Amino acid sequence: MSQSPKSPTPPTPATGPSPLTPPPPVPTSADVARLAGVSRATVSYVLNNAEAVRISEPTRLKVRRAAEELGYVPHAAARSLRAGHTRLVLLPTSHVPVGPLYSAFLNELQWALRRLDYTVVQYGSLGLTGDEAARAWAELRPVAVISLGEITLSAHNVATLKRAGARAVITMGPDGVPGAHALVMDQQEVGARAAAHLVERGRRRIGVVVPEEDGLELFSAPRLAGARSVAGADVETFPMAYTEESAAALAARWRRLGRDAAFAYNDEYAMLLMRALQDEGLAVPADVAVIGADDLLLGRLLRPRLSTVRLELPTGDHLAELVDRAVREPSELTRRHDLMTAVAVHREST
Amino acid sequence: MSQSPKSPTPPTPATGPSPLTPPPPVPTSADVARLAGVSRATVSYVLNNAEAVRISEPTRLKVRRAAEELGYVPHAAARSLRAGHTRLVLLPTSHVPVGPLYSAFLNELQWALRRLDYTVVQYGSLGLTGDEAARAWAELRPVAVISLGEITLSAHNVATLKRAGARAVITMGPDGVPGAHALVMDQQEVGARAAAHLVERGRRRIGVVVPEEDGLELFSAPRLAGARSVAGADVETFPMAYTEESAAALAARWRRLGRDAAFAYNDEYAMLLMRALQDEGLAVPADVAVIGADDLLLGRLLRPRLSTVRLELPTGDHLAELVDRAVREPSELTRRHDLMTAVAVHREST
DNA sequence: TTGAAAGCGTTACCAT
DNA sequence: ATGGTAACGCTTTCAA
Repeated sequence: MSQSPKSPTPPTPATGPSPLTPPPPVPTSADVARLAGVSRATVSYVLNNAEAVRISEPTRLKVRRAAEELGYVPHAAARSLRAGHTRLVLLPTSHVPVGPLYSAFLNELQWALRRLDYTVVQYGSLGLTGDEAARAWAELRPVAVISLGEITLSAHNVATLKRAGARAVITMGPDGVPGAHALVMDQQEVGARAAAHLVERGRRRIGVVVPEEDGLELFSAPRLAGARSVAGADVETFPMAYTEESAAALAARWRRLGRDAAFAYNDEYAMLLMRALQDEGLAVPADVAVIGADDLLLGRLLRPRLSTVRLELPTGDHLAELVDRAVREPSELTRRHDLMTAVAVHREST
Repeated sequence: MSQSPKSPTPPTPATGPSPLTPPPPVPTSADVARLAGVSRATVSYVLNNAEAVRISEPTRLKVRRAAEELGYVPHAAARSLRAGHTRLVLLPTSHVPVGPLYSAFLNELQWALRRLDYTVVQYGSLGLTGDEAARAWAELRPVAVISLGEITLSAHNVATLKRAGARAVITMGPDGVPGAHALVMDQQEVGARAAAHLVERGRRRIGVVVPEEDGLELFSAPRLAGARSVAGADVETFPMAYTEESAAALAARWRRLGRDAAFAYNDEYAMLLMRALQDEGLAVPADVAVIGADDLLLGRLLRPRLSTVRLELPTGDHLAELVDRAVREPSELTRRHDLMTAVAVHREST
């Protein structure tokens, strides 16, 4: 411990909190062992409640007390390095304002997975390409990846993840990715239900309102495609930003567009548009029917009450169980699973 | 390169895919080294673009090609174990439907941190106690924790995290936690602005609408306290759930409550209540003034347009920079930082 | 310019 | 019943 006179950061023992950030040592299981007067193995046994070996009660107590005193917390990285695998479930998110349904669903899912003893981690992946994202995720060696559609995964990306040890890669969306467990939460269904509802009520010339905002295409595109797929529906698309101005601009030219109905990406856009149309002097639903999607509570506050398409998401527990099964028996879940249904809710705006 | 488009065919013996889930080996840097005919050290140098050492271009190419072919992705845990520290920033979330502002803010923050070369991970912590959460987070050895208030951290919890190597623990909320870097995003300010706005406009008997839902107390309680703190405000609280029924029930007894103004937890609750009051035959703002918070776009769609309190959140870049500074120089940022301001926005409902 | 070896914190096997 | 030891994958001196 001799101190060099030239060293700019002298390892001086006597100085208190040095200005030059002396990184305080993190207690390890070896420290606990030393303090408790036992071996590291014993510490491990005690702290992990190992059944295979019998440790005397006094020893257990000593170890526990030492760990407590040191504030010892095991090092997850070291543990999983040794174990050769993790219990990490990666949940890529892009934080698109995707609504309370989705939030509630994510919550449920996290809880359910945690109950199954997985560590759930959300990885913000906004703006990453599939390749970048797959690499970044793979570095963490997750046992499962649940990609809810914010990122489009290629077959190659899925392969990367699997090679990195992921036992289950679950994608949502209409198209199953080769190698992944496709979990069909088909947004097309939403558009199809909306358009069908409108057609049933005698509206055929449907204007589909598509968000101008980035990051929503993955939801809006299939919804649009679904609307297009409905027989008898004459669909035209209109981009609109999530602002009053954009809505007003679209409403101002609505009469000239010759559309007798509007299907907006979701209820928020629908509300915005409906208000703008009304301010423009058009009667809803007489002049133009308006339907949204997601069944937001706030949509019922406008007059007329907003018709919508409600999504029946799978329960978090259901999906969690599916994930767990896929992890334990990867070959099992290669087929597609349909989990989402959509149903049009008629209120007053259609 | 006459390679089949199929799998790279690992040097497995003759056994095909066994039914008993043989975990396929994850390629390591040793595998890359072997394939490239170099040492593991060289692989590390090449793949990390080590400046200190000069590797010949042909060698670099060989290594890169081998890594590519094997689909090698470094093992983050092993790397940080060796390094003795991580670049992991933990962002506990509870997924309360906290609004688009917040989502946008989180997005910004993630981006900014990623630009600073941190790995940002959200850890769903809904329903965990402070102790459980702190332990779980500490296991991941994050270099920083940004707790946005969903979990109340005790001084002991902060100590746990710091002992586990966290160089910065940032909490938001009015009360700084000892040992943490307090980042004051004081929700009290919101309530104070709302109440002051109402008092200014001659309303003193303010009914504060508090959500019945769990998990929102951490936001609603300080907002209420802020309203109480305003001189001249006579505050009474009314719990309300986020349903039309609950709003209608509250509205039905509103006349008897003798309140000439309502301040709702946020714009969503305010919209719900305002509609219910109107349906009950009360005039807004003549009979009762209504103000919300968060300045949601949808609040402008009702008539009268909803007055609100707008939050000026710090930019993600700003907070990210603060975190980075705290990480690099932990002693620096022990003082409180005020980052949030609130301002009442008068529209038509007050 | 490249290779050999040590060591990060854990746990599982094998001795005692 | 407990302790020594090897190994997980990676980076980084040090030596050739």
